[in-house]
Amino acid sequence: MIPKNLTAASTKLIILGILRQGNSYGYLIIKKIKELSGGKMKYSDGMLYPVLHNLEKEGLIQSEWVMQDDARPRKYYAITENGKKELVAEREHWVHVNSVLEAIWQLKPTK
Amino acid sequence: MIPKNLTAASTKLIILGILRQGNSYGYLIIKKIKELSGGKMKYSDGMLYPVLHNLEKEGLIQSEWVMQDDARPRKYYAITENGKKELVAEREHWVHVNSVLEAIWQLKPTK
DNA sequence: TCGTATACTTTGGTATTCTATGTATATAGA
DNA sequence: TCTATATACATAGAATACCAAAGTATACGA
Repeated sequence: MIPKNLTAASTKLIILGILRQGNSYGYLIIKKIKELSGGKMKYSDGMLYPVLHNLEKEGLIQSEWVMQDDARPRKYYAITENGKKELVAEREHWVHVNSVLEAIWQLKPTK
Repeated sequence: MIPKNLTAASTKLIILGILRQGNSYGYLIIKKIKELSGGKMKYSDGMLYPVLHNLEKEGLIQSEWVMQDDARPRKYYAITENGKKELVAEREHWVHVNSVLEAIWQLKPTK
């Protein structure tokens, strides 16, 4: 299992990335992440929903209740323009840190 | 500047990675990270030293005071066998999360 | 009717983070 | 001589983030 701090650091990026592809709702996002990561990243609902609320408060995503005929309503989230910008910026940060790590891993151990 | 949570999530990996290359001490590690990241990642000393203490408590690194002729003593850190194993494991986690993000970024936005 | 899957919410204790502050020394430059 | 800057390490405690746990609600299959 992926450690918590790494999960936490990638949450925003993952949610915004998924919503960039199309609107979705909490429960489905959790399943999507589990699927994409081959089961190695698992978000509990108690972990994900507060993050969604927070992203909405920041104006990066927008929610809308959608009624279902045969089930309870779902709260669909959509990425906003600001959210898209934020995604680009955060992605750059991630890629940068990744390249620093790659550089370190290239270093030969001196012995 | 790289956000804090991302910095935090990569700290362990970065420190262990640098020490794998050869022994070093706090002050130099801070400078090394700044250099490797082109100035985008900056650790304050107050941020780094507690992490070093913590890694030592976990047995991933080992410290030794080294006297200097013309300056104050330095506390050199070396990576332990456990530290090397941990580095490999953590690296796998990072690479895995990175691949999940890459997969998400590949997705075409449906519109 | 019981278990499971779906679906969202919130509280509050715990853990983590990191700012601010302190200690100490050497050297360059004004 | 005084000051600033670089070197070098340490820690208290305030602030923040995290997330497990518990709660609410509905549908459906066994």
